Amino acid sequence: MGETAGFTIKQAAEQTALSEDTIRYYEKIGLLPEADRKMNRHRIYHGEDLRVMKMITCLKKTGMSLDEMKPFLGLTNDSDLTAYPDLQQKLLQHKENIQQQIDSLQMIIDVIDTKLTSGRMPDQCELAEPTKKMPRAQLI
Amino acid sequence: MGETAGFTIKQAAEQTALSEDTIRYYEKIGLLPEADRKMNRHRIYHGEDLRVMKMITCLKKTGMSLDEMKPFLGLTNDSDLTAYPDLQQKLLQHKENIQQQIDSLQMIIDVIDTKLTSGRMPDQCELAEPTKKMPRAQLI
DNA sequence: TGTTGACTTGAAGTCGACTCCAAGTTGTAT
DNA sequence: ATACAACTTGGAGTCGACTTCAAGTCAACA
Repeated sequence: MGETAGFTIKQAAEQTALSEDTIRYYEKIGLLPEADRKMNRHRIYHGEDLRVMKMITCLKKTGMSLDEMKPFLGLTNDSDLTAYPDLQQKLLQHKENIQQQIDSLQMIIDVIDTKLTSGRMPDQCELAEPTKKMPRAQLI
Repeated sequence: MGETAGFTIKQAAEQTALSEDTIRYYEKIGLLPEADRKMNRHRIYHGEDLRVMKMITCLKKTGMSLDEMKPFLGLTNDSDLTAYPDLQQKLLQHKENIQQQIDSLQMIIDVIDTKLTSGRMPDQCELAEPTKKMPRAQLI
């Protein structure tokens, strides 16, 4: 039972900013592979597992959905994306979605500013419906 | 039964870009007042009702939650906000939330760009967790 | 021996904002 | 008479990403 044997789910949770429940949930929905078990059926995690979890944590912060991030989880942090043109394309697309989101939010700011300064709220509020799934994040 | 008698829920839905179900739902949760009824118990709407619904449609597009928009629904489109300092303050706060959202999304763009151009995904992905409720909208 | 404490499981509950459904009523057209 | 459309109601279902719960297992410690 030395320190080299791996990490408990609690330790994994601490290191990855996920909760234990969330880790089990990710395993259940197939985002994480089935974890190795100790003799007592407790899950045990190794460095590679933590790397994937940290990648999830990071991609989640970029507003990517759990489904969308599945293809990326095989990559190491500094693996060369140009070797995977499809992933590169997906990431570029994700970036463009976010850029569109920024543009749209800027339009909203303009509408609000118009109301705040000129007192006028446009009759036809020329903004589109919110899309079903857009990233949400916040400054640290 | 002339054209001056008001609007059916279907007509209201058409004019406000809400669905009939949504209008009934808004009434149920108290976002809209209880509608007048015709003799046959059908809801009937007047100009003022449509104005409120359009205001909802507009505020929704700015990412405001149904709860948050309740205080604003008494205002006409061009009523002077400076007469209502609390509402002005709320709207300013809403705007600042959106601005923070933009800043945060810009950070995400930067992280993704770093990966796309230098191939490096930061170990510590220095972005905060998504907040529970942030606006989502899209360009028209 | 008994009681923690860490872990296990499957299932149910949460959030907001709808959306859909089935059954019923009313008014009009054929 | 009868079909049909438009509306009514209460209630259930949906979405994603968890969170919470109850009940069980297992090893270590007093």
